[in-house]
Amino acid sequence: MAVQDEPAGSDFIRDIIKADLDSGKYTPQAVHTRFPPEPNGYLHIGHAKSICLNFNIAAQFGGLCNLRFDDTNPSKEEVEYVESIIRDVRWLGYDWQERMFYASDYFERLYECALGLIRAGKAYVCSLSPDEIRRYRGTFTEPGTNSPYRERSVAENLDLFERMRKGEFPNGAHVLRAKIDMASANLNMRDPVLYRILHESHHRTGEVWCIYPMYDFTHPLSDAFEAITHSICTLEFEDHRPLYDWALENAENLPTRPQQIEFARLNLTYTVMSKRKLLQLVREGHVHGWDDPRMPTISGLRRRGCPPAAIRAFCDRIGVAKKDSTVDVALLEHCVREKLNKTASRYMAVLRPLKVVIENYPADQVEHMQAVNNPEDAASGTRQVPFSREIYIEREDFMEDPPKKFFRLAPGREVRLRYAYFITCTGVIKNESGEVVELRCTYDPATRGGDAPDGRKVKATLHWVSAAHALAAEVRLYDRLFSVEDPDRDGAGESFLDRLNPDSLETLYPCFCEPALGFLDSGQCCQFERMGYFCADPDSTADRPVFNRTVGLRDAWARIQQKGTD
RNA sequence: UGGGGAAUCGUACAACGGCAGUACGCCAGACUCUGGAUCUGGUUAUCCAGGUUCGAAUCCUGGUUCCCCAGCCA
Repeated sequence: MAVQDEPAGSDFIRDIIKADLDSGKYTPQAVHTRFPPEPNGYLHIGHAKSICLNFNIAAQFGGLCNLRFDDTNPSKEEVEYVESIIRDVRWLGYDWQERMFYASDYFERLYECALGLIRAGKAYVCSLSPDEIRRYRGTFTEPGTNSPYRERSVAENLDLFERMRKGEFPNGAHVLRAKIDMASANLNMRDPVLYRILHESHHRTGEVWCIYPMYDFTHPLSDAFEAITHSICTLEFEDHRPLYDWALENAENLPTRPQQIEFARLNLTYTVMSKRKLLQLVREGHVHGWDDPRMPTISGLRRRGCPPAAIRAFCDRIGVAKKDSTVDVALLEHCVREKLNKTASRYMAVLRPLKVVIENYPADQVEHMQAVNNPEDAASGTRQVPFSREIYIEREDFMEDPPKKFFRLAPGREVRLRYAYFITCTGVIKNESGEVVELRCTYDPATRGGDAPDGRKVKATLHWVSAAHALAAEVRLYDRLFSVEDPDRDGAGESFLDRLNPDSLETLYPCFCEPALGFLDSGQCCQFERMGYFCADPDSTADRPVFNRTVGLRDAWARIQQKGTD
């Protein structure tokens, strides 16, 4: 495994594995898990929970974890998704060495197993229509009815199934079914379909097959083929476990007997997690693609600037249990800040510029101020930031008529420019509509570097950018995609789309950055001092860098303002 | 109203018959050249009703609520 963060905690799944080790059922190196995505969409943070669980468990016990594509439905699956999944799991920091498999690798073996079932009288070809199968299945409270084709002879079943494979029948003409119990209280056991006819090109096997095995048949056998010991999946498959076990018990010549264990999938506040809804957001253009930084997809989080280690830390902290739960997105944001605080270099960038002229500073003078790159990391060193007579500060850092708790610049008030000088506001220039368009200030030459020799204090420190040296950039301010905690909640005639946050993206241009910000690589994260964590977007060009806000800093002033509003 | 699951601070996860704890959030304070970070303190929980026990979140009985299942999806 490529990554090893904090020691993993304990949970009911690890408890089961420990018990299996203690009882001698397995040796530690035999512990074998797998992450089995269907390549029909992009991976999201919910998948990350499963990825971390499976890979970390294997690593913790000294075993292995496979990557396996569950690609048994060619009508929904595409190579684009396969490629994105490989990229995302790697990016998260995990390595499956040579153990990347596809369920489609097993089509021939699965077919042989099906033949074995037929020969043993445990499976039959059913020629009911899909609609008839549904009616014969019965309901929650009424048992099903045996298919009229249930007692076909082995010879006839073999003949029909072979001809299904050869392509002699159209879609839907026949299916292969397990012969279990049409009266079972578990609907999954009422002669479930094992194979269906699908005249469809598969992204890996092409036109070789026109019958495809169902999940319930494929999954347990694939697990067995790969000697998976603990097959971890989500709660909705709990009902399928008897069928999973049935397949393992009745298929011939299986090398091992994996165990299915179910856990609760991740839900996050202020977002949706279902593949269907994420696909809809992309297809209908509510976001700009699968990797839109507002999406909970791995690729979206990556573009947003969220470090993989933060996602891993998050998955570690949310725990694993069987209770349906919705984790507060604030925990994810905390993990992102925690990681970025330690690693992100600091820069100054003014998002909503307000010009300041320092009247007593020489017009042609430029000084280079030494700035600390990261106070949390002494090894990150320092850099020089140019300072001159005309600078930009943040518009929100000035108030003409400040309330009591506002510490920043105001007429007559002195504040510090970070790493530079103390300045005092001496004048306010407005346009004809009364808006403040420029400030006049004076500086105290004795405060160079940001400290007053006489020991006087200021209550605020502002970030700034020299106007003459400023780099104009586009900044994309991202916020939560939905305006309510639970966009999935069913409401009167409303869909989740009605709860999209109209302010989830605000684009700012021009923002003024210190020159060093022109040299960031695409994807690189940094902190804009006092504003938040940002990363360079791939849309950046040489003359117009683009930065995405990953997450803001904790903001005490915003909270004070909020309280004033309440 | 059949079957399968789950109920612990606001949220998530622990406690596995013996002081209900941790993290996030929130509140207050200290410190600070980022109203950041850091530090300190505080806040609030065992679904309900019985029972067993010296002792129950944990075991038993009965209820309640929530989630999943009637694809030739996974």
